[in-house]
Amino acid sequence: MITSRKNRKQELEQKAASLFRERGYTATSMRDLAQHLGIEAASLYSHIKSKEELLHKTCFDLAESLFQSLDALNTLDLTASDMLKRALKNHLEIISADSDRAMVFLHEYRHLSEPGRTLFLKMRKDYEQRFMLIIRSGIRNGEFRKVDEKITTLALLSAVNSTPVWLKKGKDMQPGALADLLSDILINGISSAVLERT
Amino acid sequence: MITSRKNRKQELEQKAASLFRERGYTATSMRDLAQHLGIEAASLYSHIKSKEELLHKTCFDLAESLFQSLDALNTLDLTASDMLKRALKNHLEIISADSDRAMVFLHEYRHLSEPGRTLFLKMRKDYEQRFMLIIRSGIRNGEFRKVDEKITTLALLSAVNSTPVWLKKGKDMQPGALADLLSDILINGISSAVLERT
DNA sequence: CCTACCGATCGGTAGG
DNA sequence: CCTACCGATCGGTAGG
Repeated sequence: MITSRKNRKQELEQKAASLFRERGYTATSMRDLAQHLGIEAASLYSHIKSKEELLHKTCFDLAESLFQSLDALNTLDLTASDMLKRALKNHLEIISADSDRAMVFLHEYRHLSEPGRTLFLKMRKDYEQRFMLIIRSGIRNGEFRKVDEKITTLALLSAVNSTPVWLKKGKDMQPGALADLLSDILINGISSAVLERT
Repeated sequence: MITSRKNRKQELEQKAASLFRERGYTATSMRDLAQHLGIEAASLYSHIKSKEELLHKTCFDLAESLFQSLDALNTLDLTASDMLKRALKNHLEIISADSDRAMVFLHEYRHLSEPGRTLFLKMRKDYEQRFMLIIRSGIRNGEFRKVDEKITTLALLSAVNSTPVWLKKGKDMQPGALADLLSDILINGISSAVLERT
């Protein structure tokens, strides 16, 4: 049956992401993966071509999701501040929805062989650039102070991308609420002082 | 000669950190490492007991440096804001001074075998806790708003710890200046608006 | 620091 | 999805 084949392959990809996240891509053997699925290692190859195919698919599927959610915001006419909040919320929702895949995307991509690895890094840079442009527009229209665009962007994304590490599954807060909280800290800071600003 | 032996071992540790950072611990073979040093793989074992010893030493040496720099601040009587800035600056200086080791400390520790891994995680948690207490004291004495202590701490440390990834060696800015910049963004935010705060 | 070598494990294939 | 198997490579040791 077509559906059962699809489900089996999805199950395989999900379990692979889980193991790649937990032990790292290199330290996960195809025998580990097969054992977790209750089959022999050789049987994996009736579903996939290679171990790297699993890594490749995870990395590029997630990249596509992130770009699509960002594209969807382009039609909206928002302030830089609101745009940043929305982009952040989308980003956080995507990486929270499947944190195993997100962690593989974030940390295991470097085991991609060429030319995949270079392409991946190019896409990631483009994505960061899109965030940077939001911050830049906010600085230009006066919403934001003249902070360093690059450093602010990368610091922000790093903080957001680390949430799967310290956010317990199910517990803690919803991605939307967490995005609001992180946006608030970034935009307003943690100081209670009322400052004179330009 | 004692000194040349010491130098050789340090060279070995340095090169190992560099390779572990670049390819990951698991994907780095002892033959890779030996080749970069111009010797045979078997010869490595006259300097070290095992591959993991290299990982272990890197992780725990760096942890000790971080704790020591934090302890040195305890004798000072500072506001929470200044304490946070100082702690951040020390942290950033340590991880910037040897970014290869820092990246191994940050991302490869999970390949430590037990009980090392558990001990390491306990130390890291203690360290994060120390930062959290600084933020908490700032909230209690009114310097900071009532932000979520845990999330603020982890977001901050994640941002800081990601700097070796995007900070080009030699180029860009000094760790001290970068620490000031990140502290400023965290404490004051990026908004240009003058807000009423409590 | 070297040569010679070990058992274990790796990703993957052949053929059913 | 299985049995049977392959060449390559792994961390590490013996003995010098």
